[in-house]
Amino acid sequence: MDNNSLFHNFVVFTTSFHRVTHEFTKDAKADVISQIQYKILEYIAVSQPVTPSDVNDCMNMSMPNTSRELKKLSEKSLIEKIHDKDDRRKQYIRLSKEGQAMMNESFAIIESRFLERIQDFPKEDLDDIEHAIHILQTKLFNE
Amino acid sequence: MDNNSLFHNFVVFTTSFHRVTHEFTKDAKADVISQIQYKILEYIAVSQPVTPSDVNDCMNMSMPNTSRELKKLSEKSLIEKIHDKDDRRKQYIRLSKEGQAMMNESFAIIESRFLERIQDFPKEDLDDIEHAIHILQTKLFNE
DNA sequence: CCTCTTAGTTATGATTCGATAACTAAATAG
DNA sequence: CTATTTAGTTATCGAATCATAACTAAGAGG
Repeated sequence: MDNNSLFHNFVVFTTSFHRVTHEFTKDAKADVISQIQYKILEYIAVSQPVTPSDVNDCMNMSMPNTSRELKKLSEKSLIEKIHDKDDRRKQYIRLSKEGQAMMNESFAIIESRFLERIQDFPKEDLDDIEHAIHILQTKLFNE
Repeated sequence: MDNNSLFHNFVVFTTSFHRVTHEFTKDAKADVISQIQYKILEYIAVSQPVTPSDVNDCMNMSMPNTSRELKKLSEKSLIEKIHDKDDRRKQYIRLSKEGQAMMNESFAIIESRFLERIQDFPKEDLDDIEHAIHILQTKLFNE
């Protein structure tokens, strides 16, 4: 197989991946937040604590817009901002108790759909899948 | 490894996947279309011909909004609508020549970035990656 | 026929989001 | 001590998007 067909497979894979993860995450978001806000919370949940600049880079937004969205999340008491003691320009963001609870609910829905999908898989398929994820993670997606 | 840690790895994988594919697709979109319009064209490109209802389901939009976006794309001559002969309520959507050309350009940018990323990988890593994609595609993402 | 359902359209008002400019406050470098 | 850089905020405007209601037009069932 040459690199062009590898790319082609990657594109097909990408499409399937989006379709399936979309299936998993459909309606898992609480109604009180927007799609972007959910994405930000998801990122914070996985990577906390993060700085506004981190969110900014990762979400590919401009700082003013990041700041505004974080402010909205803060006003909804879903996140907490803590100023750095050493560099008082910086701040660290974490999920609040409510924010954590909300994301736990979302993750629980997603997890149950994921587990439902793999529930009848034989052990060796699960091992293959785990190994495949590990390979892509370390070889293609590492920094 | 139990299924819960498999799910956890899957979530981490999902995050990395989004980060990297975003890196690939960044600025690959032509300026004359919006982000959503690009997503719709991408979907049509991979799955054509599609119906407005297909787009609707896949993009998770409401029919009125789907209809409007498709109309915009049609006005920009990027897609073509063909009415079904048997059921004249239905219509099939394809990329027009211009639409196809535009998407080819985008895909070329994405492909070059993909190839750049894997260019120095040893052959056995590429084989591993290909195999991993194949495994996930057939075992986890099949219909 | 008449009714119901399906497929899609048009119109509209409310939000959300993105881009940009102008700003504060703190750290750092010369 | 001043100049510059870094981190983040506020304000504003236009464009994009969403949600809803009301609609047309065609097929399907009885």
